[in-house]
Amino acid sequence: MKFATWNVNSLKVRLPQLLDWLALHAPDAVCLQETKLADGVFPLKEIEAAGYRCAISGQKTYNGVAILARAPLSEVAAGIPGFADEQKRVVAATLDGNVRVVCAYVPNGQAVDSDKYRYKLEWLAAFRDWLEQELRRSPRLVVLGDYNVAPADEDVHDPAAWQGQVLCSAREREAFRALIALGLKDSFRLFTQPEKSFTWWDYRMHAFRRNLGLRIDHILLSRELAARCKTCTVDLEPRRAERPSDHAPVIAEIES
DNA sequence: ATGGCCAGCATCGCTGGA
Repeated sequence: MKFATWNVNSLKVRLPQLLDWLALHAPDAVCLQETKLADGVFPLKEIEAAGYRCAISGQKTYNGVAILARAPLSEVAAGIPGFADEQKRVVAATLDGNVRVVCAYVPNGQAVDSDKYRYKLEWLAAFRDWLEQELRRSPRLVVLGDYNVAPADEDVHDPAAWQGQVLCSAREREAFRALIALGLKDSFRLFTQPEKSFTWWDYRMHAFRRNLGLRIDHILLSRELAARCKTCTVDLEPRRAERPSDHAPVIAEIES
């Protein structure tokens, strides 16, 4: 089974690239973030025509998440239970009655000590508590998304420049480690990887060409799935396209 | 020289992203 996550930064703009990418890679499931579309205008027909069912939780202009899967999706749920949030950042579904899939778009946080940063930390705490329950219910759990956290200095092109900044601050990394402490594995780090592997590059400064990036998009696996994970890679090709998203997809393959 | 980009809004300048 092939699972992927991709922050598309507007599904309206990126739909043609997504359809090409689905045809090329044929993932069993892909989680999208920043669709920026209300559910009523989600391109359901086009995606279904490509062979995918959808679980969506969207809003106009901001945020918005979706799970696309070849197999039937059941027990679809949006948001973090008990955490009141206008922002559409989470959708979960059970794939083929077998694997629980959580798609998340973690808040950016804007700047350390801002209101948005405090919201990010509260959000991550609620997310952790909910995932603890999900794990108890579903030992086969995969949590994919844009975490907006670079877990370690090796995930940052210039750790000195980013030291203490949003996406790299100690409290954000601590919140990420709290997810790992639930028994989730960062699938990318199960394997030897090229140095300077990133998933996001600023649109400015020719950052992609110079590989000035961060690794902030992750696929976390429960122990049971991690034991069967065969590969995890970043697909750089879509970032090279005309009018790319600023994020690249991450793909994990798990023995079924 | 501390900027440079991009998407959406209901636009011609702002917010938000990361």
